[in-house]
Amino acid sequence: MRTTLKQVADDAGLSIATVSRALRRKKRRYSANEEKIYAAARKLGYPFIGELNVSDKTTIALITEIRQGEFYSSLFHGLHMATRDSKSEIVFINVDAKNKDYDWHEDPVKFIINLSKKYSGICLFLPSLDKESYTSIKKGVGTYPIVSLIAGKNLKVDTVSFDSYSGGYMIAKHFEEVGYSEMGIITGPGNVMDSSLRKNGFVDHINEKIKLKLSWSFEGDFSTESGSQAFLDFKEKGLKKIAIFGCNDHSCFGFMKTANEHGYKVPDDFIIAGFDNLSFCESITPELTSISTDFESLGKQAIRTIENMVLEKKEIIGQVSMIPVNIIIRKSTEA
Amino acid sequence: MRTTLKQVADDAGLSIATVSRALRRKKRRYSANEEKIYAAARKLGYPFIGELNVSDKTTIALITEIRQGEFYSSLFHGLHMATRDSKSEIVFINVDAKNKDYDWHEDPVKFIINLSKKYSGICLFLPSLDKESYTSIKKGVGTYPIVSLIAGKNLKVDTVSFDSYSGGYMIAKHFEEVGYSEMGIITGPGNVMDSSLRKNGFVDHINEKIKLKLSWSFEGDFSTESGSQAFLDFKEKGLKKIAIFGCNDHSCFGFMKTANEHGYKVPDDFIIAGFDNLSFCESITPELTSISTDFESLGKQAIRTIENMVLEKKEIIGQVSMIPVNIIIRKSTEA
DNA sequence: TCAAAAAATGAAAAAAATTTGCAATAAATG
DNA sequence: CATTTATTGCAAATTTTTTTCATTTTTTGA
Repeated sequence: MRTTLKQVADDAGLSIATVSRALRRKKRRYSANEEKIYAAARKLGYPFIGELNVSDKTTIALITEIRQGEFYSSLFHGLHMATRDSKSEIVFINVDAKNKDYDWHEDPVKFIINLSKKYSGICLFLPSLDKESYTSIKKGVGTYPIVSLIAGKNLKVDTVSFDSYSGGYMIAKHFEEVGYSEMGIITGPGNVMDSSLRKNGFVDHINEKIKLKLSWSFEGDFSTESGSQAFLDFKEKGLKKIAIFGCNDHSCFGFMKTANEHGYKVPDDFIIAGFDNLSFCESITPELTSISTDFESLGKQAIRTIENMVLEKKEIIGQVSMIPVNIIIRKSTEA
Repeated sequence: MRTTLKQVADDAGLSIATVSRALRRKKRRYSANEEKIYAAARKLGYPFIGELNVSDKTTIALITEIRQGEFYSSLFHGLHMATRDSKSEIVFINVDAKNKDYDWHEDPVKFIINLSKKYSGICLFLPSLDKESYTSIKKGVGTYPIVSLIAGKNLKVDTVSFDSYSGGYMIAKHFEEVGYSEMGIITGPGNVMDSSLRKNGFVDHINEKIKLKLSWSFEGDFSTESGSQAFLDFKEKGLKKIAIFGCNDHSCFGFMKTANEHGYKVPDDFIIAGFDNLSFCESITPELTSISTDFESLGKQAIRTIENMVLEKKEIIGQVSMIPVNIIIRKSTEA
């Protein structure tokens, strides 16, 4: 079970004594035999000396699947920044949660549960992991500090996520304040909780006020292309002078670009607002009103939650923390 | 030096036997005492069992500083993708290279050298690490496989980077082919090698051809704001009908937006091309011609280089691999 | 509530792993 | 080519880990 010097020595074809000395030396020498020894030690998973970090910082693991897009950089950066004035440090670990035909060693549930040995707490951001897996992880891990950063994945795992519902709500309220009563929405993928929350917040505010009306809705998928398609639908329906909420910035970018190509003008023909406040919001003409999400706050709250769980050790099942979001009003929603 | 069960037992306030049993158990139980034991073990850096990954995959560490922006996601994603059909796997490690008043344990040079024990190879992407540190790392590490992903940081460390020079060259050539002879450039920060390469490629092609002329140059810093400032300078100089190369996409976005606000039209008043091929290039009107960089190719080449170094063990000082880039022609450079 | 069963724990013995002293061998140096 | 220096393996010495066994604590079920 445990990797010993003997195994390493056998693999390297040298004596135990030599291996012991090579591994215990402070300075590496990178000689042929030393390299052999290190290669064998790495292969067999021999625990390395010198690794010992006797810092009093607790280490939290952020477990994600690596994807493209500004979002992931923001998430990593936010969590990294959040550790600056906390007594925790963060480590990023990549997991392939989608790949279902894994062998034992690669089963993400077992893998994640096993990580609880090494780290003081775990942050999960795994959009493609199914609800059952979340339940299994929680079951396997008990009161161990674990937090999901995705809303609505599992009621049993504590969650820290952006208050997307309020974001949608704020957009509708803003539209009302600017003087619009007819509104439209480009939704995100139906199976993503966060997408539904954004939509519901928006729709609920409209329903609360008698004079507001949702006159157009298009089912998008968060992509720029679906934003373009949304515009074509919008044009076909002969709509004008309405306030449109794109459930993420990308769909707004697509919508605005295609609208522009068809000679539509903002704010003459419609006003529009997005969600995520990507850097490009300020580069597009007109600048896009959007909901800004503060990843450092998200990170701080996640870390705080984990630190509390470490201290208190009591099981508070399914606590949900909402990180407030802000509306950044720009020219795309000027009256 | 080495962490023992005795130390962990003392820290946890339990006997060695209990600690041994708790740590060696397959299933975690997350009981109060077990948690105490694991917390102590983590704190003291006791090597964990069950960690042993006897896979024949070699592990390569990508050492970066976490920053914001699409670039970092692309880098992580590219390297992750590159491992798919290789016999290596990649691990992301965060280092604060800028912070100069570190204590021994946090000295990035020593930290990185120490990582050579645990990993089979190291990829460095550390823009804020100075040249001397690169030299120290290389000196400390000898023939150990290490690769920098930043051009021109140090001649002694092998480098894999995008062929930025050719990228700049391709833009100038494209401008010529579209029929422009007067050209302009918004440069990036002067102290960044990659920025100079982009510029030199562009300028060199202009100088090679008698009828081409560089009639405007603006010192930017890769930011959107500097792009806006560039436009104001451009306008003040009364320039029109020239082909502009923004050394990165962001400066183009700023330039185009401000130009648009001042009533300038593309391609009537100028044509423009950028570098990086960010996803927003397709969202802006007109769509921005740009140089696309394939991060998966970069990753594959970096991994291949490291794998070769592992096998051959011979020191090829300062080998530089250039990853070809492509020009993606879009509407911003139509004749 | 209480007795029986099950689980957890520590001391010490046993087993296993690591380090070190020493001699032999190999490599480097002048 | 002799001398010095470094590397290596064997085996003894030391340290660490595991296991056995007795005791205590907790859980379970009547």
